[in-house]
Amino acid sequence: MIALVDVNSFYASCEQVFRPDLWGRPVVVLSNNDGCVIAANREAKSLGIPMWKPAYQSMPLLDRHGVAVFSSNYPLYGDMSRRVMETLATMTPDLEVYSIDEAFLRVPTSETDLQAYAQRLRARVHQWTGLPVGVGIAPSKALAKVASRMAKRERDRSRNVFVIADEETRTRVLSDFPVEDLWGIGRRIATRLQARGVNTAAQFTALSDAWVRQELTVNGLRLKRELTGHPQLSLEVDPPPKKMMGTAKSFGRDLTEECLIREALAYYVAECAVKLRRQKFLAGNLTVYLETNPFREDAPQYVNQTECRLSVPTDDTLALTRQAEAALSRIFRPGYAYKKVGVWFSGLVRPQAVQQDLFAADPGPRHDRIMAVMDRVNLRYGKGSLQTGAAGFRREEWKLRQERLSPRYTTCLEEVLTVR
DNA sequence: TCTGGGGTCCTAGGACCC
DNA sequence: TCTGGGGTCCTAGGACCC
Repeated sequence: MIALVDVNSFYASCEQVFRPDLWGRPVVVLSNNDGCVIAANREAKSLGIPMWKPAYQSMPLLDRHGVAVFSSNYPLYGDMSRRVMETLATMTPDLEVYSIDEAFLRVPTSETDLQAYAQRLRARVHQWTGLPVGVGIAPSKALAKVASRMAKRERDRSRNVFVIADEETRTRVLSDFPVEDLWGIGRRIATRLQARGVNTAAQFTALSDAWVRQELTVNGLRLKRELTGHPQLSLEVDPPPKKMMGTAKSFGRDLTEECLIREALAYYVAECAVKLRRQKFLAGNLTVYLETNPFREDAPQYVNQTECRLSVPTDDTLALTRQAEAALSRIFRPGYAYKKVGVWFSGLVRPQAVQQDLFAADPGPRHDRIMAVMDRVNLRYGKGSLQTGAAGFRREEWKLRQERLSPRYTTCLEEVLTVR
């Protein structure tokens, strides 16, 4: 049996852990740039605050009900996530970390009382991290996802557990489960299914294999089999190596000046190159992406991206910045108000596997030691303490808005909670 | 004024191989 | 007039996930 454990309203719950004054009160968390409401705890949801809607539209409602509003604090959420996963690892032989707030795990065969096991999971995570989790248990991953949805419906907060272990439960649950809530069924496919009169998971599993394969590709077929209790997806205990990584962020305001966009890009390249070095990859390709604000109907729109192949894979911020700047000048067009720039590294390889370029006359100097020093300084004195000149000194002009940021309680010594 | 960021997988179609 | 069969690799675009 597979269990899916997920943290209830993860971001909002992280904010509450260190703020007892907010326990039982409505809390929401905003997306980057304080743009949209992206997480709300149960108290906030019951006020009818919409997710993924611009925050400014909900502000009157938030103010009226005294909702606590936070900017996203990813260092905090990332660290809390790690604690949850480490706790779960103590209770299962096989753990797949599926997302920042979810994990699939194999229920040990010695566990005969699944309800009791799930309750022990919840209790341990809560005791060790302060976070509330829900647990869904079923024979396949897709059914565990369904079960975890059912767990959320439990009125009694102290339960939040649902087990699909027998055929009767499986068919009963699926007959009442909205097809658009299935794992792998997004908005587009849901619309197509509903147009054919398929509204529940049970109706979906009754479709013919041929039709599902034709219309929804192999993914649809896999989902169908998973839902009928035939596991198709194994637990990914050792995650396959990453294929790409990137950094792309909206600016605090729309930018028309190429020089500022160039600085932001250099800053993102440096951030992403840190990720590259930390995870011990070299990048073989680099893509730069540029776009205007798609929500501005009064302004002309422009979106473009360009990829370049590096002659030799690298993790050198200086080399990557140079390539990224060249790529940007290929796609930058004056006269637009830009909202976002981003960089993606792909063709990731391990340093041992690098093939040298036979024809490159001069691969350029190696900056391994400079990079190591930069990383050490920034770790010790904070991100951005030491940066390249390309990243500029006008960050105020384009940096994210984060007006309601909570302290980094668990990852920054200056911001650790003080108890008297 | 204000609308997220970081990923993966699949398919179709073109270029190219023998 | 008539124009194969079996493949690989790459890219762009679409769909999905949290």
